[in-house]
Amino acid sequence: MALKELPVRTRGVCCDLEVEVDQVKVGETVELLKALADPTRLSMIATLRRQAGPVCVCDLVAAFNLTQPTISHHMGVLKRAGLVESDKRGIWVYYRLRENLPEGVTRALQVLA
Amino acid sequence: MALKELPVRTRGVCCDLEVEVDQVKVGETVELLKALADPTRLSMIATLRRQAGPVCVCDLVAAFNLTQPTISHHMGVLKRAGLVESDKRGIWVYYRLRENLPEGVTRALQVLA
DNA sequence: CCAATCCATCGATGAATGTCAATGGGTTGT
DNA sequence: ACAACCCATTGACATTCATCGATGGATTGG
Repeated sequence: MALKELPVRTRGVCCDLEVEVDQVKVGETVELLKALADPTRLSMIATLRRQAGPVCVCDLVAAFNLTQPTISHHMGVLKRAGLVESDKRGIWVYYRLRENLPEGVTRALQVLA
Repeated sequence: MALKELPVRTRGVCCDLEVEVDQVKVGETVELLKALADPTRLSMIATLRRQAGPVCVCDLVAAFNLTQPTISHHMGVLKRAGLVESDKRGIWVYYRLRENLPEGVTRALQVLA
């Protein structure tokens, strides 16, 4: 039984557990996770990954059932998180997945097939 | 120049981009990401990983500068996301990291050292 | 048995966020 | 030049969420 391995404690006494975690890295990682932790944005990332090429904003607006400002908002979030890059070509703006993404990101995207 | 590779478009015409992404998997992944996308919870997970053993709730309350209900809330979120398990021993509840976590999760945790 | 300890749940509150309509700047075919 | 098109930004609104205080159940030392 795993229960036997649990330590015996004294009431009112907590062991001095220390949180030895780099809060700067935690903050950076959380920003990345928050950018991905939205159904629309995760689908966008998965779509960009699948396309393997630049995708126009107007196409995203057509593909997702959302208004153009909302799409722009989401792409802005992904861009600020360093997940995508964009190029402007005339009146069109093309987004693409950034290369050399953190391994945890690409690993998570593989799950989405 | 990468710009030359951008496709030429016609105004008012969007290519029919399809979002061929499994929305069920997207939902599941988003739930996992949302559970991790919080500084406190991510630090908790990193702490549990570092401890490599069961950690009592009262210790977490002492370590993090948060009230006991807030700690309980966060652990509940992590538990519902399938990231941690808990055992009750007398009046104490011990949490531990679940084994066989998704590879993307462990990979992301390695970054936190 | 009783009081103290540990923990989860509930209700409330302030902050963050996803969404849309409206607006404006930039670009280009006509 | 002008109108049409594409896109980002702004403001507003509803929802979600992190946090806390209060409460109650469960357990156990005295």
